[in-house]
Amino acid sequence: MRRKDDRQARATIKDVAEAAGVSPMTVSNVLNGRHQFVSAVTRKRVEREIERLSYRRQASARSLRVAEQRSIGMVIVDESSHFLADAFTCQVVAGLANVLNRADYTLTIQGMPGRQLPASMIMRNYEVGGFCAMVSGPAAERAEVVGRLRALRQPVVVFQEQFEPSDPDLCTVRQDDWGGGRLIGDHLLARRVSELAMIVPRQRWPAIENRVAGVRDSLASTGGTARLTLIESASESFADVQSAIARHLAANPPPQAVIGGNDPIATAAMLYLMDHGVKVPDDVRIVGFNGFEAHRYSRPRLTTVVSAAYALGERAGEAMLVRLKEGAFASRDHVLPVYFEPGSTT
Amino acid sequence: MRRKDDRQARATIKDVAEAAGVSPMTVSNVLNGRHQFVSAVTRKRVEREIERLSYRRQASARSLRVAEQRSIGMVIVDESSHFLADAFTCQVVAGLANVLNRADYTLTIQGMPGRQLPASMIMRNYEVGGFCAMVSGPAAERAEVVGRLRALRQPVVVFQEQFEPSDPDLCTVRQDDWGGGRLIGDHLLARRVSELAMIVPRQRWPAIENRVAGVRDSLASTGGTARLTLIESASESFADVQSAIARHLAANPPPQAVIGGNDPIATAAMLYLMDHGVKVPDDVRIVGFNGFEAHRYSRPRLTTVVSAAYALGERAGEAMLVRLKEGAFASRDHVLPVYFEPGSTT
DNA sequence: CTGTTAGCGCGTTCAT
DNA sequence: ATGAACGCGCTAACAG
Repeated sequence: MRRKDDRQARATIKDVAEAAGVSPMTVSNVLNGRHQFVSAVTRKRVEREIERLSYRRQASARSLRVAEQRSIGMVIVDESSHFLADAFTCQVVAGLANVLNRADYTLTIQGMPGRQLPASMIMRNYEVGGFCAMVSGPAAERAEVVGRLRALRQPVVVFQEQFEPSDPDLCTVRQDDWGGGRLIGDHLLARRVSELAMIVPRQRWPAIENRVAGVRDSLASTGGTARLTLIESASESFADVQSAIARHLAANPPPQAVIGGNDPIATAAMLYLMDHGVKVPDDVRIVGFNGFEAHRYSRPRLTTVVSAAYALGERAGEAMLVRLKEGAFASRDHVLPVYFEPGSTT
Repeated sequence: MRRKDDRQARATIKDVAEAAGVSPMTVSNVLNGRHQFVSAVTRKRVEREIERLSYRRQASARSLRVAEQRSIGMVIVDESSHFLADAFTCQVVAGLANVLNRADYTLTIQGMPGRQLPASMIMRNYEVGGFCAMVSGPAAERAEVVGRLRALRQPVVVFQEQFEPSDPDLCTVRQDDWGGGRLIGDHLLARRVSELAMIVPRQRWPAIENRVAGVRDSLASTGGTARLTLIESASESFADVQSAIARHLAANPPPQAVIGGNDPIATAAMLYLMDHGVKVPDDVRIVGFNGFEAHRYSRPRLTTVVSAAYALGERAGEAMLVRLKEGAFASRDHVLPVYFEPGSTT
């Protein structure tokens, strides 16, 4: 049995205590910074032994004793196994992980299709203190995932969603997509654009809906001579977006501006147009959404709205830490600003 | 104290046992699939109570009892707080997480600058069964990080590195960068290119070195009329790459082909050339390395070598699981193939 | 097939 | 300022 060997190799509090000639309790006090209860000399002695024996605290034993899980679960629901393919999600995870780690919490990450959630270890076992979730898919499925997590009676923070604020232990963190839409509308109106088209995936996200609403409200607020047409794409994939815009152009006159529901959509549309002899931005102006470092590397450089994805992750982590410490979320809906970034496509 | 409430809400094995009128041990047997020891009827009864009471096993208690950590730590050492900004790393993490989750292991992720490693919870606490690491920075610092992890006397899998195989509990997983270099060399030679330049970051990675060596070997194997010049860039950033190539072109005749140490480098170089009236691929051919979905979105489409990053993560997970089960790594160095993907820049 | 006993490593409580 | 006893939830070993 391997455990025997491990025990030899791995020192426990008791081992440290014996080596330092004190009781285990004293070691525990040193470890937990209760300096009031330990004289400076014994403390030094204990610390030296901790160092010498390479003592590391066994997290599971402590967790069991104090009945507290010092880890947060990040659930990414995605049909694709490459659940971290999206740059937005990656930024969120990084921000979340950093905030949690700073508070001596750990981030346990798990990606899966929605139907696998009930079978996942993270749900079947009680091993994290709360959940953060980034969920894709149709609205009904997304709601079901959130419901399942909440059924665990643990705090849940969901990204890029909006709910009726009936559940006190459910918190949402999202960016100001509506405001981003307004910024885009205002920018295009200032350039005298009156015929706009926006390409959106058939399967609408709340974020996309808000972006559309923002553009609409911008146009409406200026008297309403400008018009926005929605172009539905079967999915966000390169091919689907290209065929969607091809279909649209076959039946309609070209718009003066095309807004992508996000950057990849905008880029796919732009490439289609350019490949068909349309000049950008002279003939058609293009705007994206959710930009990252990536557009530095494309020509022409896409005008876009930059997401504070990393900050979203940070905010979620802070909200969760407050919930865990205070017993309740301080705020149950967080909305972070976005920034307009002009490129050379408008 | 909150624990009291939690206890009411969260059922333990004992609660389930009492509700089902059996002993805790029987419940444990049901939970662990020891069906031989439990009759079908009591099993059904127990399962019903588990369901009814929404019982979830307390991972820390089990972990303590069986002296086994069912989690693997993924350490990403990066100076930037956006440690998941790199698409390659994200793919690796996704593959790793999926393999581990399938085996009922959890992935604990933590990104940090190298100097923070010793202070991190994941190191100070004993809470994961092993480590996977993706480390950036100068060679000496990378080696130090790996050394620190290994000093914990736990199994370590490192990505994209190569070591002398002296340590039996250290395993490397990397892609065939040398082979990728060869593919690039062969491709360019077939197009009669004889003056090549390769842009590499000053701070060399083993992966980059191998790519260079592969190109060199390809050129050498054909008689050696073709020449490869290295261009050193201060970093991989857009700006540094652009100034590196500008400096080079000021003092040398333009090469017939430029190979980027990776895709962003190649793209930055390509954009510089195109912005200065150079035709790609007519005047200069361009090749990248480590391509992902992203190049679908750039024009002209970059010729590149596609990395099996997701597969690297999977392989690392499999290696770690074998190590944990069998007590030793089956193989201590894994090399995965790469694929040549022709674009329109060659 | 099922129950009993004991103890994993840690921290709290109470005693000294 | 330090120590002893106890128990967190779970399962290995053994008894029945």
